[in-house]
Amino acid sequence: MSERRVPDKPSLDGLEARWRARWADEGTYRFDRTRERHEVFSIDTPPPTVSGTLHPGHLCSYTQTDTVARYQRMRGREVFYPMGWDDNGLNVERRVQILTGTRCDPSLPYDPDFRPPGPVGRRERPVPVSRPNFVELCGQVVEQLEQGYFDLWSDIGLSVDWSHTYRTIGPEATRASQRGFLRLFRRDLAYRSEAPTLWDVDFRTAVAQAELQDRDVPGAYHRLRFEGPDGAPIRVDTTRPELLPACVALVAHPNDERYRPLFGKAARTPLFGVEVPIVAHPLATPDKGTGIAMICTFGDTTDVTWWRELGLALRPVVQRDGRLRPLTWGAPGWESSDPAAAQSAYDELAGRTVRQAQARIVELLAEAGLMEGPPRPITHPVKFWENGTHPLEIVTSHQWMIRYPDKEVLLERGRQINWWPDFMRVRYENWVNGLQGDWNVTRQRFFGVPFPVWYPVDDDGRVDYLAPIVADEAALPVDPTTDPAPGYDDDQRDKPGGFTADPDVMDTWATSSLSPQIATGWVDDPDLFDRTFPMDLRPQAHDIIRTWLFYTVVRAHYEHGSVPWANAAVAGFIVDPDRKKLSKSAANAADDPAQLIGRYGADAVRYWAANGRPGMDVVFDEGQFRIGRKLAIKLLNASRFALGLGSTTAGEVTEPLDRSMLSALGDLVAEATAAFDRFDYARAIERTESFFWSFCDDYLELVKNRAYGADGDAGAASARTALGLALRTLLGLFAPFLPFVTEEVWSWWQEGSVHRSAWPSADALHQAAGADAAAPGDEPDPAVLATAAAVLGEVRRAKSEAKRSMRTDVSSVTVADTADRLALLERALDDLRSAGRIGAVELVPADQPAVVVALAPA
RNA sequence: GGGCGCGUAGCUCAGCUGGUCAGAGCGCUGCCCUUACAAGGCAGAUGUCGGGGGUUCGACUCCCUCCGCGCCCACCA
Repeated sequence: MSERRVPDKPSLDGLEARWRARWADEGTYRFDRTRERHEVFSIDTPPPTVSGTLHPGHLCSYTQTDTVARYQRMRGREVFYPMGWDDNGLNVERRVQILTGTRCDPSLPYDPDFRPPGPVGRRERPVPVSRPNFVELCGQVVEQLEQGYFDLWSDIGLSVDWSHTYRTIGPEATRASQRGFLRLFRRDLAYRSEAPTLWDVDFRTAVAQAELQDRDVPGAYHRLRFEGPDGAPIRVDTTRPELLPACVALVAHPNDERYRPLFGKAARTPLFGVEVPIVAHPLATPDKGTGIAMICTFGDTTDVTWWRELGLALRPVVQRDGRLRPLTWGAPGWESSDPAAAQSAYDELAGRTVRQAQARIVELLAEAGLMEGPPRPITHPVKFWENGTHPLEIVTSHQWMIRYPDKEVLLERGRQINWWPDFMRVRYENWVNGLQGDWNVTRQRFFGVPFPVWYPVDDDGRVDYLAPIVADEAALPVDPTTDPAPGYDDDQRDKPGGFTADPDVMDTWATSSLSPQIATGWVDDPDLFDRTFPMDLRPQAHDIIRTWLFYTVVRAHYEHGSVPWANAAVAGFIVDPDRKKLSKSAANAADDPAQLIGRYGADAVRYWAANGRPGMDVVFDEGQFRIGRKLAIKLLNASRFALGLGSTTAGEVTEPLDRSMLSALGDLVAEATAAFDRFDYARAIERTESFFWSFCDDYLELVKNRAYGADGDAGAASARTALGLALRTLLGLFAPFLPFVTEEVWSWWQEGSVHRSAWPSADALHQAAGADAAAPGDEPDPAVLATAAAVLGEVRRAKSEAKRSMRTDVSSVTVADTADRLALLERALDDLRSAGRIGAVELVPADQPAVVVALAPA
């Protein structure tokens, strides 16, 4: 309570390091796991993808969540605020390839002495290494990357409990993922499927519907001439002539008069002489191309639909590396009217990539006179994997699938969650309504959670992929490539009569969809789980509603028959001033988060983040950092001043001006509290900031002389108590946003941490303002301060317009206003006169308000 | 093509369930060494609230429609 602890020259410098260390030492944010579920507020923190580059977008969304965490903590909830690292999956694998200059080749044996060559450029060839070596490298790289995040999160002041961290590739996550998988498998909710699958030929892996992305790319229509049933040509436009050998039918709309006579008959493909049926299907669009399309296995997802619904033949030609496979024409399924000609044409294509094959087949068709006119260039949307560089192909393969619940069930779960802002729910519902097929959770990769599954090998060495052997739940985690299948010895691996491991890993979402279960100890810490699950809050960005959010809802529904959390707070993107999403590639040195914090201070950066409205995009604006820094400095100076006046929180507030200020402050607390309860941190800081500046400009000016004792002890005591209560309240209101500077000021005169102090109470402030005991007509009224401030503003304006110093004496002020407002002003008249250096104030009842200021002669 | 969001001072944005809502900050201009703060403080100017209809005594705020921007989704012939 001693003023001696208030520094003469308060500064923001070094606050981050000092308080970061103190909070760690004192365990300020440690989760007390003895608390019951209803006392806990648990947060399903987004585990950042450690492969990504740090950029200011990270600071923004995590800070927004942190303000909510800090608010809940001050409200008395025990906040469970863990942090995960998403180090599982293809992004990390790719990053590791680049950083270490290696490539996984599972056929190689483990080399304990392997040293990676280091970063490689685009054109250099990475060194092939064994799967265990590669996974080891992934672990090392991930650890370095995580350190960077830890430092950044600490610098920006996230109130995370660092004793609760997890990795999506770690043993807990692996156990949870494998257990979740086994339980779904036993309920027949996870199943093995052989089906057409979206396939990335670069990464040679399947991808799920949710990770598709349309991109506009150049292409061309090629008009091919098929031979119709009567010998007349049928012209078919296609952008993928290289798939002609995979053609299994021609299709037109059932109502298309041009083609109606042909339905049920057959056509013959050019070049390959394959007889294909002419079929009708409503998905065919009469005004696209010539109105009749060739169906190939498979050129796009529509082909898959047609193929399935029309029961067509299967003639796949694209293999998993994106090249056309070798074929023997004339063999069953590949009958041709001229097998030799088909073979010689096809031999020109086999082994080539689809791109190369397209160029060649166009030449062949042109030479044979089977193409009409030159290719007509167009730009069209093509499906890509969102991380991929080549268009997706569709191949038939074995995959693990998870069934979705009924759409109605999923929609109902969506309604059980509070969405902030509410319209984000629509995105979820749109996605649910557009779901197609089940969830493919299989990735043909190396660095990920393996399926706890093996397959029997029969005596002839054939693998029975439809009779999986699953692990015992008690044995998890398992790696089927190193652990033998239950009931087998490891020397039976890959032998006739033995077993073989499932070679694939789970989709990264199959793990992160269990983030609530992983973070709360579902498998490893049932006691913690009971105290924290279902969680209270999932904060995340809107672009992954269809993935992370949606999948998490699915998993919690299956595992626990509940929603995973009560609230979903969906954030926008960080965009640069041109409205483009702030991307890693566009980042420059000025955007380096650590440098930004160094330059402006963590509180300033947090100020910028907290001003981003929930769900709205946030513009990256260094101007906002400056304002935030200014606010933090103002808080230091105003606090020092208020404490220098003798602020205290014990005493009675009697003066009308002081009661008015406390009453307004009580209203502010009520408003900020309500805003935070709607997860609207932005409104809370906006209102608080606005109050604070007028508190400094007006109230402090009006009250300072009285606080010094100019008006006697009683007036001074009232002022000092009001100042103390206000300062403590404002520190509390700002604490979630500016944790460093508020903690610094708190430490000058209060015990403990502001971040463990009680959130300000509106009722207590109104009570201190004397709302309860007030005589009629003497109720505390915010308008007293407002009116006095308005007149003080007029006085300042008069001085400013006269180009005089603010210290200039004022001979007299005449205030004309309504009787009501004059009565308000009268209650603060002494303070007003003192602050404005006013000799006499005359109050004149009038209909038209006016203030006349007579300055003393210069 | 469908859905959602957004269009308010030069810039970034507040304006909740219609009646001091035409605002804040930045920027701009002017003034002031004022003993909390000169990398400050005080004050000032600026807008047909995207366009057009409609409901109403009254609309930035509700309805319709159009325009522009962004994001998500959609069957790539």
